[in-house]
Amino acid sequence: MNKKTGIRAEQADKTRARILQAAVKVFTRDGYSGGRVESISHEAESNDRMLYYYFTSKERLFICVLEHTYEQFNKAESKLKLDLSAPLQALQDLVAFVWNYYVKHPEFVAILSIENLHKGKHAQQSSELRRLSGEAVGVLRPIIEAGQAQGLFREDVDLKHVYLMIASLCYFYNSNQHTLSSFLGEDLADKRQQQDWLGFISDLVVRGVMRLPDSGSGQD
Amino acid sequence: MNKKTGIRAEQADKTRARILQAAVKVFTRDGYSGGRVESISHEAESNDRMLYYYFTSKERLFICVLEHTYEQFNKAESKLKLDLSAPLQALQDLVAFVWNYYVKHPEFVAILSIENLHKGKHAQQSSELRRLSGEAVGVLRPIIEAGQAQGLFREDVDLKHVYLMIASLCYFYNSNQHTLSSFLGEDLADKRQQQDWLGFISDLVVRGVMRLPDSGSGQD
Amino acid sequence: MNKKTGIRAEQADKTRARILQAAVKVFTRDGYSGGRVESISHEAESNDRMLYYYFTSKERLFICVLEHTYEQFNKAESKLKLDLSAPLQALQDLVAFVWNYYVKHPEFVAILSIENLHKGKHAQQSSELRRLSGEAVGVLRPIIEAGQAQGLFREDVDLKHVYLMIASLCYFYNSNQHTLSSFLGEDLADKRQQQDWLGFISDLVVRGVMRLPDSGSGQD
Amino acid sequence: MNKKTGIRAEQADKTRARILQAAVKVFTRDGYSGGRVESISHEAESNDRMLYYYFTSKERLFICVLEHTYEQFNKAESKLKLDLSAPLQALQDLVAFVWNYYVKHPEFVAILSIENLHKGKHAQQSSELRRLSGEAVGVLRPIIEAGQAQGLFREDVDLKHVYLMIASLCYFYNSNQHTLSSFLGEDLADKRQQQDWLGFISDLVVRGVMRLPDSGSGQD
DNA sequence: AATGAATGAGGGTTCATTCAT
DNA sequence: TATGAATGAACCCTCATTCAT
Repeated sequence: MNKKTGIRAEQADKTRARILQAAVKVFTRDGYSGGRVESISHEAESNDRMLYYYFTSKERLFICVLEHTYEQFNKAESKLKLDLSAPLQALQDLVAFVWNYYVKHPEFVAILSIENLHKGKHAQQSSELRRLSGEAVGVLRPIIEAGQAQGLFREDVDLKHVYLMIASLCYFYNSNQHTLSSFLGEDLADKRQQQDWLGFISDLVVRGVMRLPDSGSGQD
Repeated sequence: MNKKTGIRAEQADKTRARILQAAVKVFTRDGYSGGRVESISHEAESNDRMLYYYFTSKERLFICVLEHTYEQFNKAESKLKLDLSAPLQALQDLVAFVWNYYVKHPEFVAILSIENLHKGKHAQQSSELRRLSGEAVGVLRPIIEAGQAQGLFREDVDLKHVYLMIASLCYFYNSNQHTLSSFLGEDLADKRQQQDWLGFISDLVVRGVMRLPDSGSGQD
Repeated sequence: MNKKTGIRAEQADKTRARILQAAVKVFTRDGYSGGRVESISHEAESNDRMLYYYFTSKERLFICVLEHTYEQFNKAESKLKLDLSAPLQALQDLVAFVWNYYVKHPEFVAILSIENLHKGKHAQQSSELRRLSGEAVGVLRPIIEAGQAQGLFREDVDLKHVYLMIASLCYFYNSNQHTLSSFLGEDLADKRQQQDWLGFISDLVVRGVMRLPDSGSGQD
Repeated sequence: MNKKTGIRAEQADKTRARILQAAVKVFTRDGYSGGRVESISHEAESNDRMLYYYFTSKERLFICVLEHTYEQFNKAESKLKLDLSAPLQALQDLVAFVWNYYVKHPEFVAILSIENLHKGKHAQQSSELRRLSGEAVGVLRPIIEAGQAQGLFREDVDLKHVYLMIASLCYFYNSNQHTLSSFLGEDLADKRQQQDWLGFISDLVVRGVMRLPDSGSGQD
């Protein structure tokens, strides 16, 4: 599919990819300011000059990292097969997916945190990213609508709130793991702890969207 | 009788405080690596040398910032007057407090995020911080216990989970405001949006801890 | 066939050499602590960064200076043509060579003095230097052995002592010239004074190694 | 003898002395540029300000160190009891004294080396030092004259050369001990090595000054 | 006599980036 | 495509020194 298919172009693509991969790793580990150009090129087994050749500047490289990271998430999410005929289960499957993705991809969490500490200044420069984030609630909407259609879910729930709820509960545990472990005196990286938390939030999300059998007065 | 009560020593305390304040501001704005020593001393209307005079190094200064930030939160929390005879209300008051604190103190959110990006390496160096974080769930425990005593709250709920739930829901919205606003296409900094979210999570937290009147079993 | 033979690489070698030369000059003039990196790079008509590019650190640069300085001495010494059939003359030629080298190369004397004030800590880090110093007495040994073979020199003389004797007498005059001139009330930098001293020590070294015709015992 | 004899003045003298002592130690260890004002005041269990109170500046303090160091040597030398009726023995006693003083007072050797690396610029500022160094050959002169009077010593020997010879042979071994040990592959700090060297130079000095029973032709 | 607080200049070093081949 | 050489600005930090009590 590449417009250049020569062996040299292939090599070039590999070099570019290696640098991008290295940048993800280094920015995740050291932050944006802390992430050294040299660390990246060294990690990529390339040299500084190549980084500029392919990415123009450190800032542009970070934007590519941001896009790349989000794209990977999108790709994974798009593979999700959700059974809309069972909205409750579908919702819990989505929660489990998001949770597991965050756990397995600390770089996703870190890069987003870094970008937010920078007040989203890089994201603003990327129309590609706006396209990628497209409709963040895209996967969620049909589930909620199906649940509402079946009378299981609240009618007054805001899609955006459901999205934020899920993201909050999955993200924070991972993003703030270190201070939380210290403050709570428990190791949140522990598999058991993670499993317990997933159980708790999976249940919580359901509680958050389902119609409460409010005491007697059927307000149907 | 302390000899360190002269007008000179007072001035010194002020200088120290000014530097600390400036450090909070600069680290919040620029991150740890990005936060320049000169920016801090300039912001404090002092000079680089004094920063080292009072705080030894940039790293130690950051640790002090961490301690200071957490201490301020503790102080505010300790002023909370909660009515334990109405556990449900008390819980919602706590949620509102935490939410409002995070909204009004973006530096608290930012400093914690920075520290987590550094894998908590500074927090580990501070026994003072371990003391301050002490029992993070300290305020929460009596509420939950009161709620359980009154038969309102689930018996199987984990205190730590309740703490994490509240923190997640209040923190993430603020910490990731910028990318979220971009991805959701809505300005999360908007007062109305914030109010709506507080309403949602306040309700959600209650749903999370209350006994579900599902299985018909006589709940009084 | 070496790819490092381009015009570019040549230029690089020159830059490196210029920095090294400048470092010799500056360290000689200002000592190790007193020798400023900026003075060196300025003297070399280069910039600070290149110094680190080629030498990693000030300390490593000093080690290179040490090696370079000693190497130059070795090179000069190896050009000496000594007639071993006339050991006495050869010894005096060696003394004259050492003396003249010290006089003409104050940087050699200074760098060694600096290194000794640092208790030889840089020399210890250089295996290259250990190799260069190799057998310091290498030139001296055949002379002594020839002298002894001819029955001119003492049998009981220690090679190391002869080496130290020559070095002491040549070095100290130059290394401590300034305080000595002040204390003795004479200008030791004066050509005539230098010539007189060379005469004295040249004779002294001979006296030091030759067999004393004291005890009447047939010295035939 | 002090013009102030109050208890406070005594205390002050002690503080001053402690700082001077500390300065000798620190300059010896770290050189002039490398010797930190703070290291000195800390070593003296005093504070920076006191150093300036008593010595005006780092440079002036070094000058005092120089004077003090030389004064101590003078004091020790003046205690020497030499028997001028046995000039040869007296000369060897003097050699032994100088050697032992250098061995036992590395600070004397170091301070002089430092000062020479600075081209004697501090010594030049001290008329006190000029007075102290007075006639450096003062102790030596009567010995040589006595030896000449007894017909034991050469008539053509230059007093200054004898002085330089002794100083060279005693100083260099100590001042350049570290590089020499490395280059010669022997530990010059070893007691036995030191003793051997003293034996060698003691003999050498005698050879240097005594009349040679030149081959037959009595030139008496 | 003694000392904490303050300072400006400059210390060695590293940064992201560009040049030239 | 790839890479060594070069740069200037800025980094964190320390220096000798002075101020004010």
